Amino acid sequence: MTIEQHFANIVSFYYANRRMPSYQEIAKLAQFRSKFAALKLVNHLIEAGRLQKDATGRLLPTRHFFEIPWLGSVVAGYPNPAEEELLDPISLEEFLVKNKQATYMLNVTGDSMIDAGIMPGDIVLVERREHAKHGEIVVAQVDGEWTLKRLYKRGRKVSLEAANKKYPPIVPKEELRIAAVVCSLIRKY
Amino acid sequence: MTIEQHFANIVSFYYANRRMPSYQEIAKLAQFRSKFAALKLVNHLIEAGRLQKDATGRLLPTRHFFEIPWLGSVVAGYPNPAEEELLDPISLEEFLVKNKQATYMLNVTGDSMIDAGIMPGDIVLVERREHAKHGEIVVAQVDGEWTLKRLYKRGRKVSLEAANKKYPPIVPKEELRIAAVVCSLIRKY
DNA sequence: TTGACAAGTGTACGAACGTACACCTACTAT
DNA sequence: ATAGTAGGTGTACGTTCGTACACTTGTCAA
Repeated sequence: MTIEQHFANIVSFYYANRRMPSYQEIAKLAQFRSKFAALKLVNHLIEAGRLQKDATGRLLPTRHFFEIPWLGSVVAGYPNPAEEELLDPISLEEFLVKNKQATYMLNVTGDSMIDAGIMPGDIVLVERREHAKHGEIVVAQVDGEWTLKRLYKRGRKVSLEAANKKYPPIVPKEELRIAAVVCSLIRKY
Repeated sequence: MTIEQHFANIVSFYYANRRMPSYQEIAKLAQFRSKFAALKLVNHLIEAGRLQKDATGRLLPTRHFFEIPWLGSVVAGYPNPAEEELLDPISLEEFLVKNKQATYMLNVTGDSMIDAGIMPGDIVLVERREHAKHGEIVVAQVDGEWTLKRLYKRGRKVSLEAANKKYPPIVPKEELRIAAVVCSLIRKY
């Protein structure tokens, strides 16, 4: 078995068991009869930056465990995954969620933001925040009603603009309460 | 300290250390002087379904560790996060990636799919696959060039259609090689 | 006031952990 | 042929793990 396969087995174990294997378990995965052989294997993987240990000697997963290969752009040509990746691979969770405590998912219904590429059925990740900048897409309550719109702020003038010609801009009469700011969009096919 | 805070501390530990704490460490987090108090706390959390143990007695993270609260839909009104969540919370990774081995990220450039809500700068998660169904969005090589288009299949007729009136459908003269199928879309603001 | 009960303390114990060392193969280069 | 070396085996050791039990403390209802 190659070292690649050993590493793949460790990653698989982590996904199946939601924890890192012990040296005993690594030995089993690699079909060694001795823990020490597993320890040497692990040390090689650590030197290669593919595994990590914490201060107490426990094994930790590295970014290689979570990341999805990032291949570059489509029109630039579809690169061969066997080649070196063009961009750093990345963990989805880390990539999309900055402030976990304040982040929520929200279904989008309605076509009011369709020209901004937000379609009915999409999911937005929003961060709870009461203040937003000009141009950000916000979840807001205007005169008692909740909507998803782009915030326009020009001096004292504040309005919420849909990205769809069918809907006119909303200028709040009484109150404009911003509940959250859209920080990313997800769509499943 | 409430049990909520204890649980939050354990989740924080998991995020900071990429592993579950030992009972000793839980005792420290909860400011107990005895491991046994931590064990009792953990048992309560296990009964509540917030923690798990595997066959070897090790603690495991549950779905509560990964999930992002899902609040429902925007136009239906913005629900109060303090209330019960409307939909099951979910882990992004689990939600978006089915087949981890074959999944890659790809940057989108160009506006050829803009009417399908795929804008330049977006990222698509694609699954490597050579066969696609009618209507799926595919990464394909037609006559030597890579593109992102919607696949049209009607009997023997096969073509690639852009979602933008500026671009005419592409009917492959020689070969149509499908490299991957788009399974989800991500956009960061 | 008293009794019941939940919650935290301190100590103990076997099992499993990470680590170390001597030994034993194969293979490689000289 | 032979010496060196990388990789696997078996055993050993101190530490930490999860678990258990008896004890103390604080709280609340009767």
